[in-house]
Amino acid sequence: MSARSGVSDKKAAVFLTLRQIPSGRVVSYGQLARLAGSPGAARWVGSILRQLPADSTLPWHRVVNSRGEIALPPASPAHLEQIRRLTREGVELNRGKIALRRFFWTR
DNA sequence: AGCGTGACACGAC
DNA sequence: GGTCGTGCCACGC
Repeated sequence: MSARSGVSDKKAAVFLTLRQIPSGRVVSYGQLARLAGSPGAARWVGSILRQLPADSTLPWHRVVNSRGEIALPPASPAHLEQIRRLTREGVELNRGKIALRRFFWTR
């Protein structure tokens, strides 16, 4: 926990990292976990995104699974919203998948 | 201090 | 290219 925020440092790192993902690109849960300093914690990343407040300014919609699929329950409001946001950024889904070249890579 | 849990990852078949 | 099993990490009870 960081003393004042009440948010763990690891979680804060995930938020900071996610905020740096540019529009038009996506990251997998595993990538995000690794980039944020918690390699292997992909599932955990999903759990914290799930708890994001509805008014969050974080680009949560840029996070998909390693196969380029939206992980949220199909046809759920959030799922549709994610597709809407991605589409608005020029990211399209073909048969439910986002092209691998859309992933954000560091190097 | 355990134990179950999950918007995952990945290798086998 | 599906489906299934196993591994993993941080979190909450």
